[in-house]
Amino acid sequence: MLIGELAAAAGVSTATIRFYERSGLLTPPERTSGGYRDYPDRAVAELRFVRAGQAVGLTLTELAEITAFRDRGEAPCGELVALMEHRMVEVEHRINELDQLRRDLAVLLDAAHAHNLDDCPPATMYGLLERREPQPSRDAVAFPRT
Amino acid sequence: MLIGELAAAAGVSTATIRFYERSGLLTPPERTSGGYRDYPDRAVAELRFVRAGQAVGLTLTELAEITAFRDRGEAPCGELVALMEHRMVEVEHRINELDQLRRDLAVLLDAAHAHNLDDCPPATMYGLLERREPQPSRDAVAFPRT
DNA sequence: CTAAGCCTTAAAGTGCGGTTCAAGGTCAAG
DNA sequence: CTTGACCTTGAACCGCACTTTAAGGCTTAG
Repeated sequence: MLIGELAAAAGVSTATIRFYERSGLLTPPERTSGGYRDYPDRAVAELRFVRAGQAVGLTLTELAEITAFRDRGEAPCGELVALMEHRMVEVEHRINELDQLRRDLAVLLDAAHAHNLDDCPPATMYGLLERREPQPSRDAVAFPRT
Repeated sequence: MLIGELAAAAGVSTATIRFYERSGLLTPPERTSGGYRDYPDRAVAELRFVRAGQAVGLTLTELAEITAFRDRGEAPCGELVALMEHRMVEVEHRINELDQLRRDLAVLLDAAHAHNLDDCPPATMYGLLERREPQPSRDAVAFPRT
């Protein structure tokens, strides 16, 4: 199987496949006499595994560790499950953060709609974003949007 | 007020303040005879507004539009509220996505714990991430983690 | 006068997950 | 034997929100 066929079979670009190979996520395939990558059928499953891992929010670094285990003939199911459990905790944490944010925004928007939005000096505008109840962790230095 | 004092007052680095100024988020202050930035007291509120906007997930580009309005003497409260409402929709959407992911992970982990994790050929491992019920939007090309 | 501790700038680097580009090689059809 | 569709590589670029680095100027205390 050539790279374009693998790409079509897994629904990714050929550039992504080469990038994954460089990143240690896919085992480098044999080459044809002309130097083309020649993939075995199992490469499709290998690639789909990476995409499935990404879809649940595992990082490429984490997935590379798993595939490195696999390529050394070890049995990384335990490691994979550990990553999934860790991700589960992260997701729950993030849902709670976003839910708090949703509530905060609801309060702010409610208050905002009580204002005359056409009379809007800076101090009034700044007030539209002021959250009285401090957000749970005071020193959360990053503001992830997604 | 010098930049270091403003930074301390708002809890950001001086590099961040210069970056915000370059990005159009803060009005460029007067300079002292020696070329130092000399901030008026209202710069603290201005900077805190930007951080508050970030904390609810507005982008710097969005906040720059607001401050550009303000610096032209217009009344951007309506625009700010529109951004907040838009952000609210995004947050709700993201919460739903993450909640679906949480449920999917729960199912996968449940199934995984029924396996013997020490007997783990690749095909078995790949199965640990297979989600039968397809994720809502088939062509969601990005995998945001946060 | 000098040393410390502020401040200045432009430019480059970071992390993540890729995409895009430039310059070229291979292969099958016509 | 040329055309066009594929493939190769390395390097640069993207967005986002900064941080870091390098090289130097200002200010004040001793």
